[in-house]
This record gives sequence, structure tokens and C-alpha cells, in this order.
Amino acid sequence: MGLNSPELNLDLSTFYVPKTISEFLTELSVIDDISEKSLKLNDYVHMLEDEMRKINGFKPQLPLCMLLLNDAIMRLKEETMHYKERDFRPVMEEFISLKGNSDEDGRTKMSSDCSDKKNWMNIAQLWSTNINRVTTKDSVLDIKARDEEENHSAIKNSFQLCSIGNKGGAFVPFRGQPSLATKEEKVVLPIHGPSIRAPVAEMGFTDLNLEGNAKIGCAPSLVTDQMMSEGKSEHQQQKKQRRCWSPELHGLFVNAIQQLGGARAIPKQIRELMQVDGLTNDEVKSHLQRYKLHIQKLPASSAYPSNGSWLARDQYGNVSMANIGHSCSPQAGSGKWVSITGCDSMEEEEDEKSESHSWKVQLH
DNA sequence: CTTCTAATAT
DNA sequence: CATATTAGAA
Repeated sequence: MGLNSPELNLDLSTFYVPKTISEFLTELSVIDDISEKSLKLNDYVHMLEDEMRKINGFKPQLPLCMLLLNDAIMRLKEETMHYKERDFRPVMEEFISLKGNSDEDGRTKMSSDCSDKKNWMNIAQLWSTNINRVTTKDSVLDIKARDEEENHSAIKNSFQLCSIGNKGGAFVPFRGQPSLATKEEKVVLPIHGPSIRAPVAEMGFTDLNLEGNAKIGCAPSLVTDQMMSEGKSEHQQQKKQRRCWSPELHGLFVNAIQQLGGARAIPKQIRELMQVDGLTNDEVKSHLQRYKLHIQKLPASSAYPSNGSWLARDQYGNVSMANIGHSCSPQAGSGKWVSITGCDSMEEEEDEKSESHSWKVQLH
């Protein structure tokens, strides 16, 4: 379903100064023209969604922000739907593409039951904004997309919103901690055959499970039986599946690095902080290596004092926030690494051209 | 063929 | 854990 295009539509100089939702609604209520109402609503929602995308990479640090934004968006969309109901549909029908039973029977009871669902779906779009590199070449991938009607309230330090994007977590952690395997982890483990190591299944999209553990990985290439039964014996598949460092994953990584005080962070700590399950120390280590190489390669224009510490060796937590703010300014320097999800320049992730983009957002 | 990146070896 | 080397893909 078409993710609403950012702002190529209705950019007619309606340039909002940020208002609170209440103010906005009040203001909206004095407008007579339905289509104008819708227009403004639409615009506002877009702004919110845009905002959401910006902080998308920082979910772990800003769970409440996500929550608030979500809430606002939901609310406004409901509002929009109300207009839509009691009126011929305005200009924008591309806007909300509710699937299914919206037009027919949902009319009256929409606000209660149905809208919830739709809202959830809208959110789901936002959360998994991208990278569905469905590299399911041979993927068997029997995932059961169990949509959770029960929204568990936050467990641990989690942000339960993240569970929404759940497209089914068929992910076999390399050395999954048993404690993590909740009821949701419905994984088909094709352990036929003698001695093959645990098949590595990874997914092509970000998936955050209920614990708030981000499960971010790569294409699902379930090792099927043909692998061993056919000519090639049990050697050969020794090499591990390549971990794909998606922008989200990298975002988490960078965040962790920052919270740990920069490049000298220890891989183990990074991994723990990222809370990505299935991620191994080695992978983090390797990635860190590349990271270090890159940051020393590009001096980052030394916008900051002394040894080009593109990272304020600051206290925990606030670093990322500060960098978010900064990352949106076109200026170079420290923002380079953080801006992978940050800047307004990035509309939404393209399909596939984003392989290495995050490392050199600018320059070149 | 070169470069880039993740895996693996030291 | 850090660094070096190797393997694979673009």
C-alpha cells in the first residue's frame, strides 16, 4: 500500500508553525470548508509522520517520542476519517488507503473497533518503513504473522510500539538465549540431517519483538534439505551468513557507540546495548572495525575542537538527542554518522540503492 | 579488475 | 579485544 508520499502534494505554501494538537484542532474547527479542513489535517499528519521517520532510528532512545507521535497521528487520522465519512470524499483519497471494510459497513462503528485496527496498520507501515528487501529467493520462511491484538504493556525497558511491525519473526538466533524464546517465536527449525549446524535464518526487515529486542537481519535463506542431500556434503556451508547491516541496524549500532562514549566502545557492550538478538560479538566487532576505519578516513571536517572528536564524550543518553538535532543541519562534521535516519533530506528509504549510503551521507 | 564489507584468523 | 587477512559481492 502506498506509503503516503512525503510532501510532493499540497505544498501550497501552507507552512505551519508548529502548534499543539489542541490548538490545531481548535483552529480547524472554525473552518467551514471541508476540503480545506482535510487539507490541513493531511498536512499536519504528514508533518508528524515525517518527524516520526526522522527519529525512527532512535527508537530505543526515544520510545516516548514515538509513542506521542503515534498517538497524535492516530488521532488526526481519525479526525480525517470523520470528515471523510460525512462528506463526499475530499481531494485526497490517496491519503488513507484503508484496506478492506472501510466503505461499506465500517461507517458507523468505525470509530471504535475498526479504526483501531486501521490505525495499527498505518503505524505498521511507518515502523517498517522500508527495506523490505524480500530476498526470498528460496526462502521457505514459514513465518506466522501473529498480529498481536493484545498489546502487552511494556516489558522490560521496551517500547511496546515496536512490536507492531511484526511481520512474523522467523529468526533463528545463532545462539539464542533460551529466555528470549517467547511464545511468539514460532520458528520452523529444519534440523533434518546429521550434523549440519543450526540453519541461519535471517530476515530482510526490521522486526522488533515484544521484548524490545530488535531483530534486524538479512535475507532469509533458510537452509533447506537440498543443501546437504545434494552433491555437496556437509562442508562448504561453513561460512556464516553475512550479516546485513541495514540502516536501522547501523543506526542502533551508532547509537550504542555514542552512548558508550564513541569509537572506543567495546564490542560486547555495544552488542548488549543494542539489544539485537541474534547479533554476535564478532559481527559487532567486525562492524566496529569498519566503522573505525571509516571515521579515521574522513576527518569529518573537524567541526569540533581537538582531535576531531565527532562525538562529544558526553554523558549517556543525551548525546544522541543532541546529535539528532544537529544532524538536521546541513553542516558536515559530526553529524555524518548519526544522520542516517535523521535529516529531512531523506524522505524515505529507497528500495535498494541504500547499501552503503549511511556511511557517507555527504561528501564525495 | 577494484573496492567495499563482513567473516575469520591471529 | 584489536588487528590482519581472507572471501564474496557489487
